[in-house]
Order: sequence, then structure tokens, then C-alpha cells
Amino acid sequence: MSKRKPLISIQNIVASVSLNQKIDLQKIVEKFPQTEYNPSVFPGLVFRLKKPKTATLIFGTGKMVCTGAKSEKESRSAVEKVVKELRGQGIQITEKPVVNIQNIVASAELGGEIDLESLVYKLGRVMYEPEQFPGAVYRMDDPQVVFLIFSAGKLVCVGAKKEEQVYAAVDKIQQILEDKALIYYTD
Amino acid sequence: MSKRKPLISIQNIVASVSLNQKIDLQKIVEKFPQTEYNPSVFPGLVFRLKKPKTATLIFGTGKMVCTGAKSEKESRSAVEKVVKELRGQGIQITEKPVVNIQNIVASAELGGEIDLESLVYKLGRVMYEPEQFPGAVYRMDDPQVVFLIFSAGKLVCVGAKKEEQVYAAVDKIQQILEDKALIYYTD
DNA sequence: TACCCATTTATATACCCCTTTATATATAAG
DNA sequence: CTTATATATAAAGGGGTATATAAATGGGTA
Repeated sequence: MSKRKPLISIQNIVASVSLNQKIDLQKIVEKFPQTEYNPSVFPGLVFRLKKPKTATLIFGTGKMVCTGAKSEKESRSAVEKVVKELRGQGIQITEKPVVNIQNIVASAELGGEIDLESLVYKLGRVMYEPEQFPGAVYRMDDPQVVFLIFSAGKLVCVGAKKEEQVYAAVDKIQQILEDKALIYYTD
Repeated sequence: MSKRKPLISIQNIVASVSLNQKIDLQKIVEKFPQTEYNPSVFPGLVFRLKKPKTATLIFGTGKMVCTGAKSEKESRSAVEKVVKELRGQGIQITEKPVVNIQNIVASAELGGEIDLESLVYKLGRVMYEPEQFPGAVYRMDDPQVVFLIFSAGKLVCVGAKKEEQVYAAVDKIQQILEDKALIYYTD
């Protein structure tokens, strides 16, 4: 077991929301001129909040997608705030919004150098095309997440649905890298 | 004989029409500004009716094509309505239009799951390229129609010239699927 | 000169892909 | 500095894929 502790930061949370009722997007645009709504290019209306700094997509079906929050708690409070603002301008929303976390993006620092070329051969399930993208892509089965692994030892973990999965996945990849001698610590 | 009754809906009727006289399309465009006529891309003028919801192509030769009707009766009444509107704006049409049903499109639900891969091997005359199109294409000789067969048990039958052929063809394909054990009913 | 194509219209079926949003990471190119 | 490359994820709408069918006109090929 590695005694080194990776620095992990949740960077983005994507949540789907159900209001269980139809919403008149045109009315929202009229009440909130700063929102963006171009149905010919995308059916969702973009509703931004400065705090928590998020962007929520609202659809005519009453479904929404909230992005940008840094924690599940922040994501839920952003949704509540959006609903509260809508109600404040006369948009009737009767039920309590149902929120589901769909994707968590986190960054991590392992503190060592990683040999990406060797990763490809010793790990498998790795895609690495340096002239296409500098990071190696590793798909982990359990937890089911995808890692972008960079030579400087930094990682991006995407696809988790619970924050705990992020910590478990990073601990696991760290262990794997150490066991297979794919990471070199210089300190 | 299957005791299950497929749900069949006629979805579209295509009919060719002969007025037996030349027609001045430019004059129609002037009298009916909502019609579409771009001879450089297509020689037919498009004349739409809201009820029955149809689109009739009118050619300078006096031939027409009526599409969109849900029954032979509706198709004929659409043609009559178009002719009546033309006459109402001074376009002289002396003879009674001769209508011929050329194609009937119908959808059907068999209510069972169909194994499309097995269909290819056990039925023959089947084209199935899932990454190209999700439905299997089956050409039936008698009645001479073509079926688009989907795994969920829904079908699209095209090419019939009489509504009776649609019902006969669907009954026949249902029997074939059952006889060859290619359809699985879950209820 | 004959054929082939494609053009347009409607219609069900059901897949894929793209559109937009946020976010870290790290390369290159303009 | 900005954009593109690559990742996951939901939402809904558009486009393309395939099918038959008539009409008339253009293009291309044998």
C-alpha cells in the first residue's frame, strides 16, 4: 500500500433534473434576458448562476441539466436556486425537483513521473496517441471511470457517479502504477 | 394460424393523377403564392393541403402525384380538393382527374421480440446491416411488398397498391416468423 | 440514343452522430 | 491568447441511414 496521498480535487459535477411538468422556455427568456436560447442550434435554454458558478440547461419537457458545481451538495443547491429564481418571476413549478448526479470530473496529482509508452504495454486498455492528445486514456472497470493520464503524474478522472468512486479509483490506479513500476518518484 | 392480431395502421398513400391536359405552373404560382416551384431543382410544383394533410406535386404535363393521405378515400378527396381550388382561381381543368394508387405505406406491431440475426439465416432475401440501418429489409413476393423489420416487433410495410395486400402481407409475415420461431412473445 | 442516376413529396420504423454546458489535464498551431 | 485535440454525462431536436412510389428534367456513361 502506497503511503503517498494523491491530491484530489472534484472539478465538475453534471446532474440531470426532472421537474415533472412542461416548461415554457419563451417565457423564461422574456423574464431573464441574460439567458441564452437558440432552439435552432440547441433545444435547451442556458441559465447561468454566478454562485454557485454553474450553467443549467433547461428544456421544454421540464428536464434540466446542471453543470459546473464542485460538489454534489453545490449541484443540488444550484438547482434549488434556479428553481427559486424561476418561481420568483412567475414561472410555476409545483413539484420538488428530482436530482441525479450523472458525472463527476476530478483532477489528481500523484507526484511522480509516469512513462506513458510503458503504460500502453504493461497495462492494456490504454489508448495513447501523443500527436493526437498528450494524455493516455485508461478505462477502469471498477469503479467504472476513465482516466486521462499525463506524464507529469497528473490525472483527470471522469465518469464517476459518486465522489467516493473518485477516491477509490485514484487510490487504485496509484497502486497499479506503483506495482507495475510505471511511476517514478523523484523526492 | 396465429391467434394474435397485429396492430396495423396505414400511414401514407401515394397516388398518380392524370388531368389529360397541359397546366401552366407559372400561373398557379401567381394565384397560390404559398406553393413551392423551383424548376431548376425539380420540375414539379408542390401544392399542400392542410386537410387532408397532403402534398401534391403538379407537373406542366397535367400529371400530378398526391402524397400523405392515410387512406385511398382520403387520397382521392385530396386530389378533388386540389382541382377544385385550382378551378376556383381560374385554372381551367376540363376532364375528371384519373387517380391511381401507386404505393401504400403501413406500420404494424406484432407484439413480440424478433431476432434479426437469425432472420438473415433462416429466411433469406433479407438484408440486415445494423450499423447502416437498425431494421432488416425483407422482400416478399406475394403480396409484392417490402418489409422493414425491427427487433422490437414493429414493422413497416411498403409497396402495396391495395390496402388488402397490406393486411394479407402482415398476416403472412407473422405466420412465417412464428413457424420459424423467429419471434418471441413475452406475455 | 438509350439507359442509368439524382432531384422532390409523404410516411412509419429506429439507430448513429452532432448540437450545448462544465471541467481538469497538456500538446500544437495560428 | 485562442482553438483544436481527448474524456464523461444528461437533456431534445436535427440530420443521415433504409423502403416504395409516381411525376419530369438534368447529368453522366456505354
